[in-house]
Amino acid sequence: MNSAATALQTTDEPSETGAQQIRDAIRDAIVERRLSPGTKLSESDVGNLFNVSRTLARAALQALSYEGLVSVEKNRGAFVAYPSPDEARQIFAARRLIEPGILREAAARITASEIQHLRQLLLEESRLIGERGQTARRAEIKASGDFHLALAEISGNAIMQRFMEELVARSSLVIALYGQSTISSCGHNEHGDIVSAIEAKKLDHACDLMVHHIAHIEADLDLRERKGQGLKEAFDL
Amino acid sequence: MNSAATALQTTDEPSETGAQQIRDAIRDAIVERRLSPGTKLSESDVGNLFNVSRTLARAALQALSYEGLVSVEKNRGAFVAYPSPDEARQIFAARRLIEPGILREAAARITASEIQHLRQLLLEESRLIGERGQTARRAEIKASGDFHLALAEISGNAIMQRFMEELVARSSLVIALYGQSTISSCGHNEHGDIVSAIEAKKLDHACDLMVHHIAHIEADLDLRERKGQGLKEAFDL
DNA sequence: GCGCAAATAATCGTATACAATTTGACCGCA
DNA sequence: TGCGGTCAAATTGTATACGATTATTTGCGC
Repeated sequence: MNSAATALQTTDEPSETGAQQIRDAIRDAIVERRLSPGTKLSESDVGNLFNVSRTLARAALQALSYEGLVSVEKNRGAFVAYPSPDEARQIFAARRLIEPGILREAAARITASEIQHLRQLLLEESRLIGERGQTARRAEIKASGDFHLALAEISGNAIMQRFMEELVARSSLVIALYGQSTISSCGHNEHGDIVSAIEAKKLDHACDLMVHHIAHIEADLDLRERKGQGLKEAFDL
Repeated sequence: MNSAATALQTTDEPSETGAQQIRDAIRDAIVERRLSPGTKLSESDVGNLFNVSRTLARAALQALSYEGLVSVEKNRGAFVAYPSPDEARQIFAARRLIEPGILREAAARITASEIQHLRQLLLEESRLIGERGQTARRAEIKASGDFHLALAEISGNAIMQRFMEELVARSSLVIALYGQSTISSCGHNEHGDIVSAIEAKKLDHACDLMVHHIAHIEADLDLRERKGQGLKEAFDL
């Protein structure tokens, strides 16, 4: 009960409708890379899968399209988003632009117990890195993003928090598509360094670390057009 | 044909579905303050108004709720959002956090013709300020936001552009609720100063101007809880 | 055997229908 | 008159149905 149950919506109502649950379930599947970019998400299939009508399935897919996680093409259907290299660059540019500001806000109002919570997240993260298996990999992916989301939550700005949720989720898609090294979180413990800098009240340094951290993630990408449709390249190599 | 038709979606498909048109129409009505915060938007009414079924009306309202412009309460309906003072503060905090970064990005890649375009927007804006009448007021409200949106568009980051669209739209709601002086755009020509600073390549100064500009808008607000429900205060004063 | 057109199947876009929930009113009673 | 309960009207939540569009396959002529 650590997947969707943990998604404690900060300001939303507990459960607006069934479509929300479906949306969250699909989102988690996308973020944890159980659904690959480009996968078709037919309304009927989704509906059958969750034992609801097409109406709700459609609503969930629409919601995900607003978050940029699925792309709906008119009269053709919904697909797990397949971010272009340019979109990928924009996502990381947005993170470089936003996250330092969030970090400053968060550092200004962070409490001791919140720092404790952050450190606990880091511990969990490194534990997962040491483990083997697909489920550990997926949990690690989520944990890596959760650090950034926790920072956004601490900042106290629900709007920025939502923006970050979108950016982190889309980053996961980008890394799934263009990531080179097996794991995104670079070997070095960059998250931990950021927390230490925050704790030491070295804000400028913490921001620097954050910007570099994001740059490192992006540097691990191979941003070349290689869509699934281009099956020529599948043989040209 | 200057209202919804002008909403040239930068990256979206030209017309995914009819729900999009309804969404845009309602959004424009909200942003231009033809719809007051708290107004009930019944699915049937919206559907009848646009001569479509409840299905499309509902989809449009859902979309607007994702943008924070309407709030849907379970089993109760949709209402034009009524941002709380705290939400208002978060909106402006987000703008202070985001807009300097957008400005820097935009300034780095701005072209001469784009500067020209910005100046034209400013001209239009001041023309509207001089005019009388409700329609001029509404156009002025939109024009004031369009400057910030134009900057976001120039920045070349579609994601940040979308974030800004949401923030500007929600700002309009906040100003409608809590604004004191009749018009939001302070008497001084702050937008023009920003353009000048960009043109002069004085980036730091431009960012300062932008932050102060946002602060000025926020300073014009009277952020006090005065919800329709809180009728106690209606007598306590 | 191959390419192209027409029929077929699958899927989406929208409308309508029914069930569930809320809201407000009406009515009886203290 | 004021209060509580029951019922009806309105509105939303969800499902189903039908028309439109796109993809696929079949069949024919070459």
